[in-house]
Amino acid sequence: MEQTKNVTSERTEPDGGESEHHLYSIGDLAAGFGVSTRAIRFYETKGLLAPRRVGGNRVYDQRDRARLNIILRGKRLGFSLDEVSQYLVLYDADPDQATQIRHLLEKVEQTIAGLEQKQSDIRRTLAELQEIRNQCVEGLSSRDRPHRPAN
Amino acid sequence: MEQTKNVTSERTEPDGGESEHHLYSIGDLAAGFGVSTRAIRFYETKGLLAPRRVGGNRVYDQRDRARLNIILRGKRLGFSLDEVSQYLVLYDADPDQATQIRHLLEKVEQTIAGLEQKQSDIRRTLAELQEIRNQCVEGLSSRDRPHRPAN
DNA sequence: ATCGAACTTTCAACCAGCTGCAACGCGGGT
DNA sequence: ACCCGCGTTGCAGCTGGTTGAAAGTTCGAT
Repeated sequence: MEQTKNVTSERTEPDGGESEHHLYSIGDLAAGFGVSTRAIRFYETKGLLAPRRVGGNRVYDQRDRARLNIILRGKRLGFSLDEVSQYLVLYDADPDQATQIRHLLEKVEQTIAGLEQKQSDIRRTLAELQEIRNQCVEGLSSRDRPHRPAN
Repeated sequence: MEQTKNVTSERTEPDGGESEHHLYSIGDLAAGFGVSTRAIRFYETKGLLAPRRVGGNRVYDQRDRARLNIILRGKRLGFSLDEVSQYLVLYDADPDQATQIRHLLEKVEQTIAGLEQKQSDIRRTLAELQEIRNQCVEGLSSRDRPHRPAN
């Protein structure tokens, strides 16, 4: 195992800036994030990840890790892989030299608005659930003290 | 059209308590919520809705409306129909005479915890997006004023 | 009576998101 | 030399969530 050990061979990329740091095999990543290697490869076929290859094998760096993190978070929030993909584009865009910063800004604003909608959905739902919880607690205490409901 | 007009025939249910109020045909509901009638029927086959029938036709009351609302909200939050179904059970449970209030309470707590996780995911994501937005704004203003980045 | 609109049902097809399998390569240990 | 474990690919198949189409009913208007 650990066939990606000495893969840090520093080839090309004379001063990538992030040449050192950590590198991961697909197995490492899968284990670390609790997803299947199949799933990770699947995300790659969908263009959400693009790890470098070392002799055919995928090798993931910090940036890839971060992206996978975002992918999984997006999924938890119920976004489709397509949506997550859009998201990653925003994430990657360089606001210094983006050709259409305004366009990017607009997209970002939209995404923020969508999330705020979700936030509000969640707040509403939490309120309902807390109400139910209160009634449960009420129900429990009135079982302990069957007559005379309160004080 | 409007074949469910005089459907309010008040049959059976001598004092349902909500006999008046509004009733809706499947078309009304679909239009009102912006979903297809097909989808609504589908949710019914999955046991998420159970409208009464008047001569074969589905007739939806306020409670059905409320349930559909919850279904759609759940979907926006990325829950599966199965999960939403569980949710509706919680919602309907009568905490006064529930046989296992504690069990219900436990489920509610779990659901709350899951939502709080989601809330935290959203907060994190919003923070990232706001950061990107700031950089966009920065990028725009430095285009206006190319040299001397800031006062 | 006939038409159209809106409803009904059932069954088949479709897309997304995986998942499993088959078949293979590579390197290391015994 | 062999197997093991990890990696690769492609393709088939699964579940979940819809959607479409076919074929029929019922109602109100013409």
